[in-house]
Amino acid sequence: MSSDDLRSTRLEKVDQLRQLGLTPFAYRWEITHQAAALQTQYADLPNGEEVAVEVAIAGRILIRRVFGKLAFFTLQDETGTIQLYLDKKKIEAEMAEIDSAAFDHLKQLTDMGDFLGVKGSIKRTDKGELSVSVSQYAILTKSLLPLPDKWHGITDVEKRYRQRYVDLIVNPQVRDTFRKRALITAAIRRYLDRQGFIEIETPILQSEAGGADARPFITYHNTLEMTLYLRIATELHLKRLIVGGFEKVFEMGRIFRNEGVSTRHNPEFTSIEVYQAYGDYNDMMVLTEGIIVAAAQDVLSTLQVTYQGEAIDLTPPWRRVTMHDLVKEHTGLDFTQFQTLEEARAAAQKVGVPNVEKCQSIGKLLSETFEEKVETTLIQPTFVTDYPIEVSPLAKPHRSKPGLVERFELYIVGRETANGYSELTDPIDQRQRLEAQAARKAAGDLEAQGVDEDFLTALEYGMPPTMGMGMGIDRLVMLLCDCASIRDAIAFPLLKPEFSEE
RNA sequence: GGGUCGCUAGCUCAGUGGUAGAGCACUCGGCUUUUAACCGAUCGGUCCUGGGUUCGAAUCCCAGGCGACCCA
Repeated sequence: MSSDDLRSTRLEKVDQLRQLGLTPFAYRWEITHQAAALQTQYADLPNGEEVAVEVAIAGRILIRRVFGKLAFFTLQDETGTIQLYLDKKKIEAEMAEIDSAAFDHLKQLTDMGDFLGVKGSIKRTDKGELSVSVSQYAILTKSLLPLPDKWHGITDVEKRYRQRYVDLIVNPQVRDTFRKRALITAAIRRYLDRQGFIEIETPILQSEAGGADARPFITYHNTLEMTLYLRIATELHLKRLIVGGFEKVFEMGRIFRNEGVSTRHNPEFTSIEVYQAYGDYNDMMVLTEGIIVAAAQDVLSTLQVTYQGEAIDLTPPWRRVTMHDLVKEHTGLDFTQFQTLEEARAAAQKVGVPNVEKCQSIGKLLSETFEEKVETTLIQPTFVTDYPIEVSPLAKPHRSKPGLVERFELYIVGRETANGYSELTDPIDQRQRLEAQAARKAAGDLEAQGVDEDFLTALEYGMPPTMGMGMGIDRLVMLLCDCASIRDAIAFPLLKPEFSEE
């Protein structure tokens, strides 16, 4: 039968329900229990035994097994599933005043996908399935569209992402991922709250995007007649709050970057940025460990994680190693020895780094070599430290290593998961670095941003020594929920419309 | 941006040039202990879109759309 036919069959049932004086779209159902709790509570009930309690539950019909005068439905609520034991005799006796043909109507007018409210006792069937032995039921919502195949479910990833609601109905592990995601963000907020941090929301609409190297989304305010950008980072505003006297602030929220999509990139994603006065990047590495450990413990109750078959040990402290040492370890190249850019280029090219001529500084070459040769090998959590100043315009110069900044990036399973530094607090140095970025922008670099004058003004009022860190929440969720693609960690990932206009 | 693969019934899939198929779902009939219930019968198609080759295209060719994976 075609999809339209299936739908009209169900619409006819809606009419029939109305003619019977029943509502196909009910208002409420008093619930006393949920499926998972009942399964736990009566785990030891022997086969064939019934308990004379009255429970009321509600949920969606996932599977119907209907016999002549007996039926078994599998009902799913938020917590799980439980079987309904539907006995014609019992139901017709209990519902005589409401609907004398209640059992026949159950058979004829309910479908997979409908929401049902039931009252009844608890019984484990002879075959061992815990069930609600139903005395009364009501159709709470008539579903008009058929659910996917009860055995295969929905597997087409495109359909799963486009119709996530169907995916959630039939694939329990998907619901589990988003439940865990909520636990992760709650655990992080709780951890920071206990440390005395406060969360402050900063603007998403900005007249000047900043705080990262990325192309922003552009939008427009009609009555102000101005172009606005969606934020690409929360950094510059959170630092203004440190200037203003807050000592521990963070924001977890959506960031927008106008870039391609991949298994690791969605144009909108969730980041957390954390800033604390009077600490440096060494302190921030400890805090970063604490945040991730808190999330892992809360959601998994262990620090031993398996990601795509790979065993990851999140037990701190994590390895800390400089970018120079890592590059030396993996390529034999000691970038501290290079005197000229040409020398460094030749050496990098020799070990197989592509596009060396595009790198305009030794520092850039170092980070390019790192990305090319080292990054994907960092499976266990590793803090890579002491980055070249050229690629870190907002970080404080290293207190003892010229040309470097006090910065770390955290790598897990070969992916950048967090990025932190001793924040640059010298407004004069900061202006020079932002102006260098602005020059790149003027030269046509679409990912470079202009100078945020107000941010510099704030710095001139004085920002205390500060440590800062940003982390991709989606990537953390991927790690802790074993998602192969970022789209499995985002409920509604960005997709093109199925049919393009033309 | 490049490469590879995919798109056929509501869902899961088969069909590689000759009448578009199966299972599940749906509809009808039977059935009081099922677990993808079972048995019988029916119903169900923009084969992603457009063009081309051919007597004939789901199938071959070209272009496009959407998606997945890999690479940049």
